[in-house]
Amino acid sequence: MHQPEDQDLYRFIAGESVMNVSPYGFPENCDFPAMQSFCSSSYYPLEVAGLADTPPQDRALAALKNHKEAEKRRRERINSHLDKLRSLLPCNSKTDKASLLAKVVQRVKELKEETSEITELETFPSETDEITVLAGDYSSDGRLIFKASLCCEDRTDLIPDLIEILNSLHLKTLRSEMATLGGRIRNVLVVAADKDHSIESVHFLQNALKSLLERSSSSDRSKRRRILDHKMIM
Amino acid sequence: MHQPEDQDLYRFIAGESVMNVSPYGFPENCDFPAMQSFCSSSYYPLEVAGLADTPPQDRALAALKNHKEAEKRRRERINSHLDKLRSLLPCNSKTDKASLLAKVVQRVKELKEETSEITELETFPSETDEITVLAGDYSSDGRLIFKASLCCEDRTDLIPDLIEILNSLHLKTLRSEMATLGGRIRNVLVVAADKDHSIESVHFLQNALKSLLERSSSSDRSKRRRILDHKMIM
DNA sequence: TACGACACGTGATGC
DNA sequence: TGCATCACGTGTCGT
Repeated sequence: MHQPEDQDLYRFIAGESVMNVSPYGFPENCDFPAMQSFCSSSYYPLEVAGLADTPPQDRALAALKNHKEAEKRRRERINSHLDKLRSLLPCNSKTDKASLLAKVVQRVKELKEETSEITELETFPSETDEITVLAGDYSSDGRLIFKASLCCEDRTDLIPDLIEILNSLHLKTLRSEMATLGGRIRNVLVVAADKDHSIESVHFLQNALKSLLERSSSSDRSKRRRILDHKMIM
Repeated sequence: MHQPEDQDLYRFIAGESVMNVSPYGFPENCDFPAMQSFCSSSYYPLEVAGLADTPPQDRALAALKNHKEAEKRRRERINSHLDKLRSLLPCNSKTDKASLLAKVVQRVKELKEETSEITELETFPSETDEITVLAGDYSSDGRLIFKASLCCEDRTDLIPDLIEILNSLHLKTLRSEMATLGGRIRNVLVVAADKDHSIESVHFLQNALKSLLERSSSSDRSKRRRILDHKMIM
């Protein structure tokens, strides 16, 4: 039932033990399965003589050790991610992997659904200043697509300012709708974020639009308005 | 190097092969490690005679088979969830487990951050009717906490109606703020959803508030108002 | 060859 | 006891 610890094997390889060794430098008929496998493999002992400094059994065993350790690291990597997820979701640390992943799937799916439900934005200009940034889905090439809506008093340099903001944030405008009414304007944009800065882009755009709107508000003729809404919707 | 397939072992157990069997009904010194383990274990062959109908070796091997199959099912369950996640996230089907989980962690973390950033709701009554339902975080006991904001013309039976809605949806009100100004009222609620109906509750509340607001709008003295905003924020 | 990712079967552990 | 979950070491495949 019991097999010798691999540790013992590694110690043996390291030269800490030289007992019971064969002329090839390791025990024949030993208890290590890996060793047995190797000894019965086709190229042993045929090539042993040619590799005195790195005997094939040592190399094979070193490879096995590497393999085992790499696999352990891989497991640890995966499990650490799972632990992170456990801490992010409503579940204790003893939730089993499958249930945890089920929760994760459900959560991600929910969020995907709900964000995609928020599709239509009012294009009609309202009486109050408004900024809405709606983070939506990822496109097939991994870029985050989101909608932005800006409603404020119209002014000549508003659109150029807006375009400058979009350019500086490396946002690609996929679609833009605009409506004006009684001196007020609403602009609805569908933009794609940079691949590596999806989420930051959302915040940056949010802030840029905010300051754009405040710039307009500070002009004398728009003192009467007040900012109703700053929202980041996800 | 090669070991006989376990399938062979199962076929043997099933009686498809009766060659090379010992008086105990199975081969001594066979090539099946499990069999070897069992044979060398302490309670064999002492108890063999007492269990003629279900020989311990059969039971042990059946258990082993069960175990193996259960483990396979477990793996499949986990992997199917991982596949679902692969289809939900921007990545191809060949993304390895660790990277996939890293993406998932990032995504869930992002969404958690951004939803929790939307914490403060304007309590000041606005001139326009508004409904906002903000799905937030999960509480430690797994209930979804969210904020709801309702702004409309005040009327005597508004609050009773609101309470009735909350009760019928089994929403527990954790906190409520209210402000009135010039006949208008804004009510901000922090509520906890039912554990099993988190997301549905959000939608139900959304709709209930909407109809509540429309009921108010249809009253003659509030004809002048219009509904500006119906938003579900996630 | 060597390394990385995966599925597999198994022993251990906890209910 | 049986059943479920886990970590582990290994064989194997692809690059």
